[in-house]
Amino acid sequence: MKEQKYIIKDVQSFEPIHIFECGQCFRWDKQIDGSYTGIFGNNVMNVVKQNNNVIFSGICDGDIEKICKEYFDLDRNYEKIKNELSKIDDNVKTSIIYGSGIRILNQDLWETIISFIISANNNIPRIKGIINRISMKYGKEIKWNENKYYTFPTAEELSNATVGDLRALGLGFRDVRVYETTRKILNNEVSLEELKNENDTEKVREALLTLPGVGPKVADCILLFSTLKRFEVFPIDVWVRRVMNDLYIKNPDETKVNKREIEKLAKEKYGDLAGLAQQYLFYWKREA
DNA sequence: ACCCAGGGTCGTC
DNA sequence: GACGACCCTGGG
Repeated sequence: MKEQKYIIKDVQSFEPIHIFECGQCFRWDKQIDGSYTGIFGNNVMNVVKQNNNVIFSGICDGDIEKICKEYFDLDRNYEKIKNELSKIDDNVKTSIIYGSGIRILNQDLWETIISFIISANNNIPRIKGIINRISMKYGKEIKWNENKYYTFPTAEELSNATVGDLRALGLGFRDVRVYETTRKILNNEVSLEELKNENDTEKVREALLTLPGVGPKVADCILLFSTLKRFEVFPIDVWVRRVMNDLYIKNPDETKVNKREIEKLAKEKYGDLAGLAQQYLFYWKREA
């Protein structure tokens, strides 16, 4: 654990604001100077883009270059992906210009599961607050630049929390879900290691759906935003339903739009890049 | 003050 | 399949 720095020059498809504000992660905060500081694994890191260079600096558990390449998905050609998606139609093209610097992070599977269980029927400021409080109470402290940061607790660490403890941290009705899912994973009723090695996406989804608090939407977010990295899934939430209805379906009452219809449409139009398309559309619709 | 929505899921009908 | 309930918070 030592302070390190890594710089990418002439970077393409990398905008910190797009990456950290597109709804895939909850532990990155904008600093006064416009940079972002976040915690992932046992790393505390600051990311800033200056001109066309990205500067990563922080306390890392290993080699910072290797850690960044993995976490920020740096070896993937997003230019190529964006070119392909832009051909689909003008809507997608516009959304891609808007969120041109989005990258899908390789987030820890366990942390992603718990984070998106907490996201259910919740808003982003509150989700971030809950995850911060959980980490402060059950994670490990890391000091950097006079500040204290807290890692997201492991399943073992989080198993110290009772349902009442979780309720006190503000989880609301999600307390039992987090409590029971933690135990199911600790007992290996659902083996995260097996999920990581399973090639069949449907099998992984089915296993995730057995976890309390994980329904179709949360399962798809876990598949897309964690190291499981399934770009073909298409998480449908209120925002995505809204944008898909506005762009294609045009039902006067968006709440009446059939989820199956959206799934079919997404698959037809976006194919195995549906998850990426979802992120550009989500960011575009939510910010604009 | 009051109401509503927020990256849904679960139990019940 | 379709409802309604669910804990809590910020914004209108």
